[in-house]
Amino acid sequence: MTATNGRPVDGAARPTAPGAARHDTVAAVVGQWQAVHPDLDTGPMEIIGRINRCAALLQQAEDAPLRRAGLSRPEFDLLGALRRTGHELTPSELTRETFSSGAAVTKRLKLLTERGLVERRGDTRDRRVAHVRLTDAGRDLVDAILPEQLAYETTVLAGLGTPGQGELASLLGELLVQLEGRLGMLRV
Amino acid sequence: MTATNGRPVDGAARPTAPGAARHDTVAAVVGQWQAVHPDLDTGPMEIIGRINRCAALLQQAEDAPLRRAGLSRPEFDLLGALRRTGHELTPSELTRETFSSGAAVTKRLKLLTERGLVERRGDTRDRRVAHVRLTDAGRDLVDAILPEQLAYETTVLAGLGTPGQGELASLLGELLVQLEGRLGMLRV
DNA sequence: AGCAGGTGTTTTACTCGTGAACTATTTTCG
DNA sequence: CGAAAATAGTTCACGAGTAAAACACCTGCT
Repeated sequence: MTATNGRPVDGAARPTAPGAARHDTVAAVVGQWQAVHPDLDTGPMEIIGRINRCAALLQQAEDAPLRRAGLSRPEFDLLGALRRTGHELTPSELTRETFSSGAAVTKRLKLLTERGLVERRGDTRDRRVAHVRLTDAGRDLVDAILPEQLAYETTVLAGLGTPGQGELASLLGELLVQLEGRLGMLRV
Repeated sequence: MTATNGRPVDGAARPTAPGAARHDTVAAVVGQWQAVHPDLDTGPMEIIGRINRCAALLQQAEDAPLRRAGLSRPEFDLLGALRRTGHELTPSELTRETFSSGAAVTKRLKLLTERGLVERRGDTRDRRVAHVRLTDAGRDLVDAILPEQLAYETTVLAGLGTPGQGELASLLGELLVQLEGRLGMLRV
């Protein structure tokens, strides 16, 4: 999380937007920063701080259905990648699909293999590469968890209303295109 | 990112368009899910998946200015909490401010104290509690890093345009209010 | 052929965060 | 008063992720 994280202790947090009647924790934090550094443009915090905070809260909440199945989120992401692509993937493809390091994928595969959720076979031509696929049990598990997760997510987002959800998805999509396009290039 | 990622972002609830102009990675993932499970409503993925992915990318990018100063993000969050509140905080207040565990705060305080960025003193009345404050060096460090971070964030968000940024901040604020309000109560 | 260099995957050594004890103090109240 | 419960903070053992080195294999060049 960014510096925009955290709950104000007692500060006189002034909402940044005039219409912001009830403020979330980020608004309060931004208010504190503004009081200390009135010269700084804290605009970006309102977006980035909120994204980080939402991600943290969602992660915690979303973990619940997964934990019932004894899976961590990264494990589920790995299984999900195999399920949604519909075919075998190599470990390196899995690192790309799940945005995690090779070492992490190796470890996860080891555990998931022991649990009988995935299987591996070696490539016949290139003996360096492995191919990983879901077992029937793995596939069933993913198919059982996914609807639960979506249902929960739906209830969490319900408060936004359908049009708000569409707008939000669209704006986040734009931002993501920017981030994915530029971020690699930008030497900060 | 979640395994559940979205629909095309057009705001319309329709399955992934083959010719969709610019995809972010989330749109692609959601498209794959829809192909496998056409019956599921993948709408929530488009929001939650993107939030998670944006958070991951931003975190990586934002770490850069911090690392130059030899700080991790959680360390900076701790210092930032002290800076923006403007007064001393106890370790337990810091756990609340930074949303991290007590053990983590203890460790961070130890390191930051050794580096001369924070100081502690015991409470005179209740000898269980400690009070932590920034040293001058700590204050200067925060004040030096914060503008860099905001500047970088501004450039990252520039692609959205000012009105888009306002909308996004506002929608995320609404979502955050929902999450912070309900999530604690919801036993998933 | 043979070897330099590239690629796919695993191993190693390490960092960091967490939950669950544990210590030390204060509060509650019979 | 004094024992039990509550609270603040730290310590411990562990799990999980990472970067970098190691390993195994392949490819291209001469």
